[in-house]
Amino acid sequence: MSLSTGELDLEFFKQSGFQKKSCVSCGHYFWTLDSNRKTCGDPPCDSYTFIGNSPANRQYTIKEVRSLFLDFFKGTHKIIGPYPVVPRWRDDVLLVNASIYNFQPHVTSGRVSPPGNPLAMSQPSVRMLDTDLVGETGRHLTSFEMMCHDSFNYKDKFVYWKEETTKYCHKFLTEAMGIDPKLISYKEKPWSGGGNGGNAFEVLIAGLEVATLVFMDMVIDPEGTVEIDGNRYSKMDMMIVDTGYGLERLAWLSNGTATVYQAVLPYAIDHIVKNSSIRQWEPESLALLSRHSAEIEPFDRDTVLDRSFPELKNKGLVNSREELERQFDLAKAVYTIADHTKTLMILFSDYVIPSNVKVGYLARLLIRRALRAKAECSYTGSLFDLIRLHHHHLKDVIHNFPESFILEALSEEERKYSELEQKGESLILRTFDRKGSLSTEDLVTLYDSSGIIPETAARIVLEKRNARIAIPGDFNSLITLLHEKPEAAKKKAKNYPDIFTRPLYYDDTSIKEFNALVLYSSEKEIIPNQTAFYPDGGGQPTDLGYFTYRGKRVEMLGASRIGRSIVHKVETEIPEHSRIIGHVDYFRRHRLMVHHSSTHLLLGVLREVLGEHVWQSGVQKGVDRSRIDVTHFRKPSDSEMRQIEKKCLEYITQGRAIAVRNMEWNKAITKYGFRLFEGGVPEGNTIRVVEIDGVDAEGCGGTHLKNTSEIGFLKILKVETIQEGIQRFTFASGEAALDYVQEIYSNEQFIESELTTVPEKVVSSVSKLVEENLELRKGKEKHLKEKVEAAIANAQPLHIPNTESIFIEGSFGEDEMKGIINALFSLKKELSFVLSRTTESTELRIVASKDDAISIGRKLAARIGASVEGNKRHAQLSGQFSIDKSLIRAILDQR
RNA sequence: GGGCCGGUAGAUCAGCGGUAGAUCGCCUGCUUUGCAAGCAGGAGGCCUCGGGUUCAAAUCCCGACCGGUCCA
Repeated sequence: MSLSTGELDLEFFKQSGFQKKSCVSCGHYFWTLDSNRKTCGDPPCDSYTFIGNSPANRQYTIKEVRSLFLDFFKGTHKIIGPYPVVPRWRDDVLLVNASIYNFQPHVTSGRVSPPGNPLAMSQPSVRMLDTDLVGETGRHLTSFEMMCHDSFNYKDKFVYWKEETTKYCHKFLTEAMGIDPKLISYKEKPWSGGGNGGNAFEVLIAGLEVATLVFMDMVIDPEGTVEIDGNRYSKMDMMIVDTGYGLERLAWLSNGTATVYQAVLPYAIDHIVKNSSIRQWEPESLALLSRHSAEIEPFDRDTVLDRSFPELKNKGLVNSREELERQFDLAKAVYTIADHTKTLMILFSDYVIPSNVKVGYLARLLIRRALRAKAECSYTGSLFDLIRLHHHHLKDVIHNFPESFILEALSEEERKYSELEQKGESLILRTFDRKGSLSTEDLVTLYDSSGIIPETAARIVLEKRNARIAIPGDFNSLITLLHEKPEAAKKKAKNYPDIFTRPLYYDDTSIKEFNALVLYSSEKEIIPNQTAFYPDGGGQPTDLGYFTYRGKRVEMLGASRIGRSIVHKVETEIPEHSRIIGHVDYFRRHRLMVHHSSTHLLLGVLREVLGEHVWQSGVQKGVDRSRIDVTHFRKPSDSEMRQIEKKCLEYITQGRAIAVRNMEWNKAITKYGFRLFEGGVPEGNTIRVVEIDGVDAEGCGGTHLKNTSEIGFLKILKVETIQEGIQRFTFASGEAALDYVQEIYSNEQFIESELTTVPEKVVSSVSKLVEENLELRKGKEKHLKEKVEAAIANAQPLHIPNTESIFIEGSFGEDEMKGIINALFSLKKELSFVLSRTTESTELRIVASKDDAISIGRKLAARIGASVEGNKRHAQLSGQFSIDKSLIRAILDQR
């Protein structure tokens, strides 16, 4: 089944006089009011005709486009505020890439109701896929706002579908923006993404795609009958309208400027140009480049420049191809800084810490690219100035501006980057000097291992060594090739029946015993109708304990949640339909509860002491100790550590209430924000919120204490950086903390008695001991060296003809012998013998630089009855034998 | 999450199986002393840690830890 067989033949089109046509260039169907139109309107089938010729009723800034759109939908749709750009509610993507990401997968799967239906919003989005095209094509941005009006249709609740959606779109474009209806074409093009798919229109005006209208009614399914982009899909129960209007595209269209940058970032461009050494700034010449770049797919810089050059020269805008290239590079640098700092502002508002992994890496990439571009166009201001400027222009949609966090993140990154530059230069020169040039392989290694881009390597070699380095044209694909690898096969999960197990631990965390009925049993795994055993989840390990079944005790080895059921591993089989009694190991459970509540407390305190950028990134509770990983630049200082522990104690002694309540998803988010998801994302429409009064609130399915006073005491045992920008705190609380202190105390007592000292002097005694140890070791080394030198000095000549040979005799220890042999090797004597007689054994070593040690060794061994091993350069004879200088000489003389 | 590179004197690095090196910095003396410096001598190393191979490991192999970097 194909997707476009009349499914998009809308009544709206028929009534409004649209014609369905097939594009003469790409073959896709499209709808238009212009009877003369033959192409779909999408580049490269068409080119930009709006540059210098705006089709809109006036020029709009991005702020104006946003209010125009939201005001247009205000009466009919619920207006939703923007979501964070870092999607904490899902773990399959790093950044929000489109407005629909806000609702995947919880809303699109039907599990959670949408925050409004229908709804409209403008969602800041970040796309890093074509980062290197920013500033080149005139249309690429790393961040943009996607405006949408979405509806969610359920089996029992219909909102609106294709007809209304298209009508809304057409009305907005023609009435609100005043676009001539004849200029608009609707191109049929199926869409897929995030596991869903459906029919879609691309909305095109004057060569520019300004929106996509997606009618999502399919879900990915290997057995499905519909194919989109190589995957199979089948119909799903929900029908979702997902629209995406490019805010920046609409602003650009209405301004008709040469590039999107002039329409969207004029304030930033002005600022950069004013604060740099750029004298001449002629955006007009860029209009042509921009138009050509739309026609060339995929984009190729040289082709665009070649095609544009003759016309630009005729108009007197450039004199030479080289000048054009210089202008182009300069413009690119300016646009790059303007664009990247905007995206950084958005990322920083969500507390992204630049680092070497995940989303942090994307932030670092943007900072480094911006710093490079800054040097290229000699912009003298700071990145921070620009970031603040962006916020000033975007505060309607990006509310948070954590100034001190941004300053710290930037200064840290600038420091690291300049360090990299310095080290990079010396590494480049060392590599060059050693090899005499830099091969493609060297360039790849320099980039991959040290982050040095080939252009930098070439520049430095040219500057400092006056040599030219060739950069291969396919450098980027070489890097891509380096990282290609086959996908790992997914594990197949065991299938369990869909049985509901009622969790009793939520009703009352103090239940230690309960009755249950076994509903399923297989391979020492049972699913009961209800349980008080807490299963693995949210970093809290499973409860343990035992069941009694027919009066016998059966150990419970671990519980885990599978869908709606809780599967218990048991030591021996318990048949289905059995009545059992569960007994929870409450000692273990209580310690886990203490640690779980402590984790929430500590997280709240860390945020308070270190800053709002602290987010939980991982957690593992335990019986004796627990750990929590959080985002933070560096290891906290000693004084910060003390402050953290003190603050925890303060909240413990204050006896803060720990409340648990279930809240509807959207209400909970509105009240607490996305912080709720720090510990993971719940599956249903309700969120179980655990709140420590005035300290912390998290969505959490764990078992908790009722009051912080029950924690008693919390001690941090260790902090380590497990990854750049992520600190791991290991701590113990309650009884486990006491265990820890007691252990330290007994260790301390042991040390005192070993050192025969008193508590006040332990530290100084240890330092003294270490110092003494160092001196003893040095003395030993010196002594050994002297002995070796003495032995060598006492060497006697052997007087074997035609061979420079020596003989050393003594009683040498293992280390001494080793030293002597090494010395002989570096002296490069032709032939040396070392005879060592100790009370335990007799040993003869032969070291040869010219002769063959092992064959001499064999000859000697045969005569005196010793065992021999070794090689050409070194041989050793051992065993019970007697030999002396004259015997060696006598044997060797016979050669 | 995966790949690659690295960890040697206070700093930057060389050495890559045979008794630990250079440059800068530091200390002492001399010379010139306006400064920069010059000359002579000296101190400073658990060669990240733990296993293995070897007569012998900073060096080769395996593993940990730490740092850097690229990709998703």
